[in-house]
Amino acid sequence: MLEETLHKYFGYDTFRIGQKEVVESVLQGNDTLAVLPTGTGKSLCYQLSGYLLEGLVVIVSPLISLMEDQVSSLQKTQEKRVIALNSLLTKEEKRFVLRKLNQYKFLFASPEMLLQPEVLQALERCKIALLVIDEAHCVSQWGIDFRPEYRQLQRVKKRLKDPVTLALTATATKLVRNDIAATLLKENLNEIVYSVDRPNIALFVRETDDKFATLEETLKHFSGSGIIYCATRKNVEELYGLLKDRWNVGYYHGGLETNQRKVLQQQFSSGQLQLLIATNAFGMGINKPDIRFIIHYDLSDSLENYIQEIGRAGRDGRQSYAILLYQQGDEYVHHFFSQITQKEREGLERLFAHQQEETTPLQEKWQNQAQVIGEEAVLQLLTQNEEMKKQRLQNMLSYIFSTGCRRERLLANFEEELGVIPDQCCDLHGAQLPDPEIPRAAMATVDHWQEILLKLFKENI
DNA sequence: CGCAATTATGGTATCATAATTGCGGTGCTATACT
Repeated sequence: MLEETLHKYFGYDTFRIGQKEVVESVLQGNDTLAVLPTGTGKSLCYQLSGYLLEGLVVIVSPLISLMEDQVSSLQKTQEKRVIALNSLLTKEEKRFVLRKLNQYKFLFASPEMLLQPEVLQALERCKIALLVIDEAHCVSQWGIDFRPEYRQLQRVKKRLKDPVTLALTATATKLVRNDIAATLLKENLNEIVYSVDRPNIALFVRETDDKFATLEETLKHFSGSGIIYCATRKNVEELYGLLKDRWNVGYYHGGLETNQRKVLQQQFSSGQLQLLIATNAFGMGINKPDIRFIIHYDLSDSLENYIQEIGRAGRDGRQSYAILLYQQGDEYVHHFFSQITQKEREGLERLFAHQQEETTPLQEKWQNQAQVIGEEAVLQLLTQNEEMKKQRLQNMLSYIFSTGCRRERLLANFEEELGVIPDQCCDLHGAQLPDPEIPRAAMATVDHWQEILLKLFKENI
């Protein structure tokens, strides 16, 4: 039955892992939380469900670029009733879309957009088939101290008279799943959880007191595409300066212009750039199949983020590698980040106690939330969050210092046990990096991306 | 915490060193400006 619909709309004959289960759960009218491995076609779950339900499918998406990808992928299946409602639209376009909402089948929007009064009003007048939270770990990861609107989605859900809700993600710990459920899902939700393990990614940690030397040594082992993650923009640019003469490399972080980011992503995905040095700004929605290695020049702030970042390797199923370089003290930058939120929280406490007048933008958002759940509750949430962050960093460190199997430690973070130990499991299980490649021919004739950009800009002036 | 940039100090060197300060991740939206 479902297979027929699958064939009709998408041309496939069989479902991939988890898809059918999720669609069935949604069609039965259950709030559903699905943790499906990367690259298994999570979006098909809501697309297919949408076709079998009456009304509009509202998809909450964290990034404009992600919305654009999804819209164009739907358009490729000849679906025209699809729109991304975001700040790229003019006021007139936005008003038009809101007036004609009933003509659409799929609407993509950020939490910020959905919370706008005129958007809520328009949606209220509409039959909602399904509310989808894509990349649902953002509710927990970003919803507290970065994009609080993520938590206020519960207000959106209420205003829409509690439509069936589907939360989708590739990685979530038990704590995060519970948090998502408590924030946005009914009590009798259906949890569909598959393993987060990626057996074709071998895990390595290299402790060193000369990270750059270790990086160069590590890079010798690879000829395919790879990402190098750093914790700060400054480190990204410094490393770029050190590598740019000898590698075909670009860099990416949140300080770059949108256009630049698009060019870089495109160049990396198409293979024009072999290496990309980036902060955690890079990665969500990246579907390049043949990334062979992920090197962490700086550790991540949590195993949740770490597994997301290394999970971008080996989507084609071929052997790939995750190497983390650790130097004593690297974790302090993450302590610093948590201090920022701590100071923001302390400011908010003074504000509530009327000892302070001025507010930061973030504090304003928290104030809004306080009107919904109360001042006490907000402060409690923030304090809890600080504790959680500390614990997450500790878990990251315990992975680095683990003496048993790294995969086992990583999976334990997601309440999973290691079943079959892959051939190339981890450095503690005797895994080896591939043999060093024959030195590459000089890349002197290849322009660096900045030079290419510069030329483009000059041509346009 | 750690590093780099800026400012202060000493005592008279268009300078060397010390002390202080600033900065460090992830994105949405709206609005005014060229």
